[in-house]
Amino acid sequence: MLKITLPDGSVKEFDEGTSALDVAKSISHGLARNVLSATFNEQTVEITEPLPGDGALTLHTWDSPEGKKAFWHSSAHLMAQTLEQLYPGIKLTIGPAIENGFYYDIDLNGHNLGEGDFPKIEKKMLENARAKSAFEMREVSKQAALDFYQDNPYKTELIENLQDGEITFCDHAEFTDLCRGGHLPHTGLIKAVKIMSAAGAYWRGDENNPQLTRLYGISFPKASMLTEYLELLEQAKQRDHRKLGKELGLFTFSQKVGQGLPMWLPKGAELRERLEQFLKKAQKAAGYEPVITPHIGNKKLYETSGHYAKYGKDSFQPINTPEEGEEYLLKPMNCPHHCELYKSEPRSYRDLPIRFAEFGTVYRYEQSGELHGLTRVRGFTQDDAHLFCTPDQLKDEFKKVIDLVLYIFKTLDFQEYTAQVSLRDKEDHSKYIGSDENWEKAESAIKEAVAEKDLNYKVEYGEAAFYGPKLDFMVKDALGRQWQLGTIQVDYNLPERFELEYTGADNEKHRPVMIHRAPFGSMERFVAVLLEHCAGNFPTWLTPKQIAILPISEKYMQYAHKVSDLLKNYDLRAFIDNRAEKTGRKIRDAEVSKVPYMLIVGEKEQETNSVSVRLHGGEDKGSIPLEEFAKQVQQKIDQQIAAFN
RNA sequence: GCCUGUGUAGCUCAGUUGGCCAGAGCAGCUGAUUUGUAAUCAGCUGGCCGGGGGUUCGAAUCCCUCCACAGGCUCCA
Repeated sequence: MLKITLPDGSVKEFDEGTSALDVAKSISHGLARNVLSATFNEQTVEITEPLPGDGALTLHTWDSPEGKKAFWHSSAHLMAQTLEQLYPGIKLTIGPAIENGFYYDIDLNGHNLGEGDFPKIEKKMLENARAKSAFEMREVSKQAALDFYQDNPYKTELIENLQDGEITFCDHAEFTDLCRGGHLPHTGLIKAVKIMSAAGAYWRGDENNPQLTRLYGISFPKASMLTEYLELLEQAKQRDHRKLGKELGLFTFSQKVGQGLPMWLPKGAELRERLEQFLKKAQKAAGYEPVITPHIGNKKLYETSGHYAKYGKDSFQPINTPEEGEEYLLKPMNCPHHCELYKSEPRSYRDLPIRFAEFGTVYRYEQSGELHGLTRVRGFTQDDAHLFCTPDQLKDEFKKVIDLVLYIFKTLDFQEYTAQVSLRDKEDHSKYIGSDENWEKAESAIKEAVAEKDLNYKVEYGEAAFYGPKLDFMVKDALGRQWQLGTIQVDYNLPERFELEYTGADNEKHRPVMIHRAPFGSMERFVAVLLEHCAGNFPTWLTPKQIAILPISEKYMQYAHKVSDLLKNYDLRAFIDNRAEKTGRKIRDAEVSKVPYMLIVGEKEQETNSVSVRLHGGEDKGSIPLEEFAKQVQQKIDQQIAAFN
């Protein structure tokens, strides 16, 4: 007999040879129909195979990530089977389940594959699915596996790295694949498939390796789920910052100016300025001092910082002067300039911490394939600051920066965020500069600060900047997509390289520690993320046009001006729609341009010195006395943007 | 940079077995309308069909090449 412990803690007995699927059947028919995969003693098992002994069993359905994983993993097999049928001679490599679906990397061996081929692949996949072929695992010897894949160098490479005894194949129908396991019982559960895109991907992610074709797909147990998923994608497209940015007249690009160089239109510039003012105010309260430094710097500056050695060849190339031997770089970062500011006079421990803040525009030559709207550009403005402090002050300063970042997220309504502590690669230290000792000090300062701030965070090794570890903040937008925004980085290396010093209480010279930080990250990326987060409906304090005044007809224009003047006195941003259009039209246009408040003014309002208020989205607030309305909006704004302290 | 795809008016898009002067809606302009909670009517303007080269009697349509954009890979100070 087998003793099986279920997640609710109950223990049930089963005959030897019982599978996870049998267990599901014993619980309910519904569960048996819906179970997709199983975890046994924390290991993924095939749900149709006998359980190996006593233990804890968890059954997974579509509602759990494990269930989806098995579903998509199995779908990858199905796609591979289909591709082999359609394109004989192709070489399969790897095909994992991913967050939304699955992919398979294939060496097409001369075949060509584009979007036009997707429907026929989808059709054939569904045909294969309907055969309800069972997925069956079997163990193979290393030699047998190598023999099977003698024409496939990719699979052989994978097998070479495995031990005899741990190599398994998975069969379904006539198709066989090297596989670790975790499948659906049979292909028939896959009811809807969609090939999403074809893309190039290097074998093992290394650009020196051959480029394979990566086919992305997604599949579902119900056709309606696919429709829903495609609708969700459509929604995401609607709030794409590139689309909204154009519609709202915030920014633009010009081929003539150059790739990846965003230009801010008046409304966008106004928005950005407002964000900057907001942060400047908070930074002032937090003891930062604004500084301004030039857009270019002598190449030697970046040789000192180490950036030139690391990024020089892949950057915008140096600017030459009429004088021989002088070379300047467009600044790719602000820190070397700020280090020189620090050095402009002798510093005492009494001066520290020093916090230099600058909205500094920097230029980086990103690879052309990497450019994307405002989130990935070649010229952008960082809300940068560099904090110089004593080693003793480090942790405290770090915590204060965390507070500032969280204040910004809260004000801008990013409720869900996660923090990522990025540390050095555990084994390979060659890509980093600086001593092991300094790295360890910096890493533990971050870990402690984060622990004391009680942040929800994860640790990633190998994600650190080359000069120091960092804490990155990721936010989720309204559609659940993750974006990296703010960053806080500890740096012992630049102070070393720039020979920064302060005189301590002991009258000796000491080296300060630096913190680089940018809560928004870059103004460009932040505006992009904010746009997508709020679907273009900015909070009232931030939006370029807060109030649309819509006179019913020309007769009320004078009153409309009176309303406008009064709102101006309250520091509210209103405009009059003075076109000879019907009210319905004016409302529609204000709705489309996402103005939060619409004031309809006609005879009634003029007589009672009031306004008829309609909110963006359609809510009718009825008539409100003019001054009262202004006060209400002002109050609302004050709530939205509470002060930092 | 590499792979795959896309590029027609300010915007969204029709138009490709190669064939009259390349179309629509919206926006813009002009005029009429003076309007009460998501589009008033009419007229007009606007395009080297991404750039260059080629095939052809003839190219938005076929071929080559460059550029930009999109998705992905690689990268991200």
